[in-house]
Amino acid sequence: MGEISTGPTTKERILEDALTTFGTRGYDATSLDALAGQLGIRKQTILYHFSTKEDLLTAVVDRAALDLLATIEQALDSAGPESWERVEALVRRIFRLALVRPELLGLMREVSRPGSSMAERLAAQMEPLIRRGRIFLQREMAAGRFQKADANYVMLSAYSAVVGVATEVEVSRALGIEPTLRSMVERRKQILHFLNSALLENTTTSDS
Amino acid sequence: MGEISTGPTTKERILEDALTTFGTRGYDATSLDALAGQLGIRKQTILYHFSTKEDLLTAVVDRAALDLLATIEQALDSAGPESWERVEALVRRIFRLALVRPELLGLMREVSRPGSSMAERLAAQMEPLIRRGRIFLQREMAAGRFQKADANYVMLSAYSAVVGVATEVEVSRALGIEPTLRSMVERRKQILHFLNSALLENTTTSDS
DNA sequence: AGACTTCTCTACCATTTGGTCAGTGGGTGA
DNA sequence: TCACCCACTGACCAAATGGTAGAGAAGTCT
Repeated sequence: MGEISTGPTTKERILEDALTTFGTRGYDATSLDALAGQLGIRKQTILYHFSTKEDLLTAVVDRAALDLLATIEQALDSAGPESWERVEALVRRIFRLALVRPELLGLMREVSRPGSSMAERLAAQMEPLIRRGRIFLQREMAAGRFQKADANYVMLSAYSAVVGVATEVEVSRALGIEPTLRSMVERRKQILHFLNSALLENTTTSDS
Repeated sequence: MGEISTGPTTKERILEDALTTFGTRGYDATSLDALAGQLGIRKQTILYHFSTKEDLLTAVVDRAALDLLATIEQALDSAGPESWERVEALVRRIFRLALVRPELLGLMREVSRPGSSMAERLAAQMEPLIRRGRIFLQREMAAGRFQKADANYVMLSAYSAVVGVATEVEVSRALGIEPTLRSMVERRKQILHFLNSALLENTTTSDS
């Protein structure tokens, strides 16, 4: 495999571009021809690397899952051991992701359409992370550092809130909130506040 | 127009079915042939009533907006004058909608993809409602009945939370939350709690 | 050099897609 | 009865779609 200083592989480029396009325009709305066009290659080259379009999608989903996991892992590694601090680091990191690669979160939404077969696959890949989050929350709750609640619901709320930010640009606009950096920061502040009060209600808050 | 006891018009049936299918499987994933097949008619009949597929989509969006407006209007009309009571009635009504016609909220999500031309149209139709909501919130805030905050952000959070419920079934499942009635009630309770604390923080709460 | 592998392309193909056209039949008003 | 309109359909069509087959270029190993 001579990939020394050759820049990104064609396969890599296809994957990257497909992720972006699937995540923004959607899977069904993206033809292989269009994809190839953007990349300056022929459709057959795509089909050489990924034998069907659905195959490409699964590869894209796998990659997205990997990226997401890596991002989160990174956030948690760089955060201190304090419970709330870890939650905050996670949210901040994902907001950064939403700013820098919104298509990744868009893909999550695209793929988690009810009944989608990709949803299952994605879920399977995220399972370790989910379990880790659940265990973390439950431990903190048991130790009295977080308020007692159903960890699954807490995570669902957080997910829905965060993905909504990246994903509901048009709704924001309709509500008079332009997708500027400032508004993103504001949203992040709100979500952190929400999580803070959901988790710490009757404890010392670390906010403002 | 003699529509006496003839049951729903063909046009009506097309609209209804298209709304459901677009809202669940998505616009691009739905062919006119498939749509016609479900209805037991020929594709040409659809194109007779709606001259292009995009035309059908706009009609569907218009109808969805109308239904949504009607639902909300109804909730507000049946609610008392007390501020929090009105918010609660609204949320409850939309949750019922999410249960009974999830495809309607699914369509919202489908259509509000960033850059979608339908997003604009939908926004325009929802504008009066949005303004009404904003004015309501601002008035209540000014009167000290609600905590002071940016009304737009409050509405965005509420929207994102509620639509997420109807829409993120697969994510819920991945988190171990099956889409049962009980789980929906639980989610509703949480969202109401969230809104309550966002709006009433330092006031008498009406919750439990 | 020659065989082999890897990658990309040109040339096709069957099917599906959104859409047109020219009807057909049934009802309605003059 | 005749003209007219409405709702609907069968027969097509051009373009686009996902996918196949095979060849050529370039490198690698022997």
